[in-house]
Amino acid sequence: MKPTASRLARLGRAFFSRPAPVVARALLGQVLVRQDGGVRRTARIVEAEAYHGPEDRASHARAGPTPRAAIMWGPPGVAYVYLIYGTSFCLNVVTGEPGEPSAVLLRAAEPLTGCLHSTRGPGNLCRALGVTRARHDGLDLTAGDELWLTPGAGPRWAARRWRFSEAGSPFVSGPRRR
DNA sequence: CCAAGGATTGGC
DNA sequence: CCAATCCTTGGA
Repeated sequence: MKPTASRLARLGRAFFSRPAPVVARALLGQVLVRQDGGVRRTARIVEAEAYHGPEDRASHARAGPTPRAAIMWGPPGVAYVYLIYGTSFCLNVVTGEPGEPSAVLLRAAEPLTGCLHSTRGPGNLCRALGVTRARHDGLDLTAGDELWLTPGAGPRWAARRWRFSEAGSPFVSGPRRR
């Protein structure tokens, strides 16, 4: 086998089977890879937010395993993609043990290669990498050749509640700074 | 069936 | 500040 990038290590089941806040922080600096036909689009995660358990009032899991959110109760490492406000997709990775509803929302990234758009904000990140609900919801990110995560350089991080971000990154979402 | 509202974004 | 735009949910 040729040592192409697609053969490099990718984050596996064990990485995602931890509590969502732990995974959210650990995802900072990791590289999201979207193989789009012959084109590879990559971005380094600088902001991620945990949605942890049925008691998390901000989580889609708060209403129980509805048709849309039931995937959060499933195995870790699976993508949960949904449309918000009719305009933007949000990409999450399911975390924790099966039966525990939790996931991490990828909120912002540093564009590396092939990005089509700004990667600042969850909807923009999906647009930049060509991530859609129709194509990616339910995909196992620990297998397959379309969407996965590879190890990257860990950053200094900052936290606000269950939202983690790279300290000082200009790609983090929220009110624009300079 | 229908009404309400959302893990956002960008324009005014 | 606020509308876009459509899917999901919950109640009649």
